[in-house]
Amino acid sequence: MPTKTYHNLPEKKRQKIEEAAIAEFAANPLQSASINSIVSKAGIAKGSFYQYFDNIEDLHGHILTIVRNKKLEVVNSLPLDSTNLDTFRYLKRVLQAAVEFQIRYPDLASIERFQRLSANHLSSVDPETGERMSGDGRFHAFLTQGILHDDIATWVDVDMAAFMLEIIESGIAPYLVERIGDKVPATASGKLFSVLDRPTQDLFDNLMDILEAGLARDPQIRKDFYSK
Amino acid sequence: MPTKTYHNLPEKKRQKIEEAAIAEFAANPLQSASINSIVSKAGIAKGSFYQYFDNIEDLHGHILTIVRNKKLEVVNSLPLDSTNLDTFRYLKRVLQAAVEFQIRYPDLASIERFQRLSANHLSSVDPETGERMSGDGRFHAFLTQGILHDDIATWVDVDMAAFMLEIIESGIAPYLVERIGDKVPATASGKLFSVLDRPTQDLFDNLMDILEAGLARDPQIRKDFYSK
DNA sequence: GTACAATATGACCGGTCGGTCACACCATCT
DNA sequence: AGATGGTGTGACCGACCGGTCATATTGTAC
Repeated sequence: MPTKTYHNLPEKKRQKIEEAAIAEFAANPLQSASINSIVSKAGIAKGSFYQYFDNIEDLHGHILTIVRNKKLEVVNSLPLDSTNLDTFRYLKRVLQAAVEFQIRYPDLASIERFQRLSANHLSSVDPETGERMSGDGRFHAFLTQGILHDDIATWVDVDMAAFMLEIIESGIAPYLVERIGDKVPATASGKLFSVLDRPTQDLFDNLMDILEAGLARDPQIRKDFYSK
Repeated sequence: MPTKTYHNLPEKKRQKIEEAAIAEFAANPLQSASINSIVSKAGIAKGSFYQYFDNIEDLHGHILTIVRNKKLEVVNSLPLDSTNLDTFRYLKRVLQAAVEFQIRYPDLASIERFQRLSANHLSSVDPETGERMSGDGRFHAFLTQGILHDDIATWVDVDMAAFMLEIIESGIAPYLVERIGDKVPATASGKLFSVLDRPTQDLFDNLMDILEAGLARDPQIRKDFYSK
């Protein structure tokens, strides 16, 4: 954890340090990130660094909380078309957030990806329930709920499917953004969700259809297509 | 490329060097791998290293070809139950190979994963056909063929689905192996494909079912389950 | 044996690394 | 004015890095 001294710093200075750290951690995994590079980018003395942080892991942990908060912010900034989302609309929302995050904060997304790679505890067993839990458990809960609501096929292995969704979530965002190309929406730093153009939306829907067809108890996809 | 001197080395010595390099590259991405560590592990002098390789990238490239060859070897060692595999049996074979590779050569699998992460050209446009191509194009060809054979739904975006299969292939193997736990089959270094036990096979089939349901034009999965 | 080329070696070089520390600076007190 | 304590600083340390090179060792031909 950063020291009290760090939290007392004027906002401007703190931001400059965090910007430098984010740039460094986005370009290099923690293992090969350099303190010297960060302090020179941030315009502070090396000694100051050690007044703010124990070491580079300490700073990295601090940056990770920023990443998580920003991601949460993006998720919550998405428009809610209904207070009670059905299962697959909720999944779409989560994946949309991943794409949006990749567009708005590519550096933070890169840091997140490095972190996911180095964290090699792929899944763990919950000490309370004795249940397997992949990653942060979001998708696990999503699938369990989906089965209860008769939206997800009962034969689906929840933990494996959750793991699959997780790696799709983290892997597909950079791909979609690359395919969108330089047609990044001009919303800039606006608070609103980026308005993706038609072809991008179609591509995204295509992914959703594959996932829904694969997981749903009663997928609507092919019916729609074959009746057309 | 390694020098002629390196290829003239006695097999024993070359193997020891490659073992040391594989251990280093499996534990560290190329960026933070250390020549000093490798030479001391291999028991050779630093000067000798530079008689064999231009630099660490040279050695890393050499190890990568070993990785590719070993993987190919694993793919070809899988039993062929029919000379003409249908679409989804072929996909299963590819994913089985990834699991088998992870079990037999975990270090090589780790090197492969590092490489995939650092290669950030997610997809490229084929200069000849003008077509998008993800990764090595295996899955791209697989899906195209599948559509021609009426096995894959026509509305599936081939390139995106190929990319999805690729990240699933590279991500799911460590997960499945971890879930298998320490029940690694005792086939040791035998040439035969590891005989996975029933629960593992079931888990694997579950994944295949999700993928088939998601991609197939006329998925059989739910019919089977609902008729039971 | 001698001569010559190929190969093996590790001390050494300039740099960068993470981390330390004596000292300078400065606001707030008496 | 002087004293105190929080904050900023960069020269400096030992360790390690990739890479070089003069020298030693070995293999081969005569």
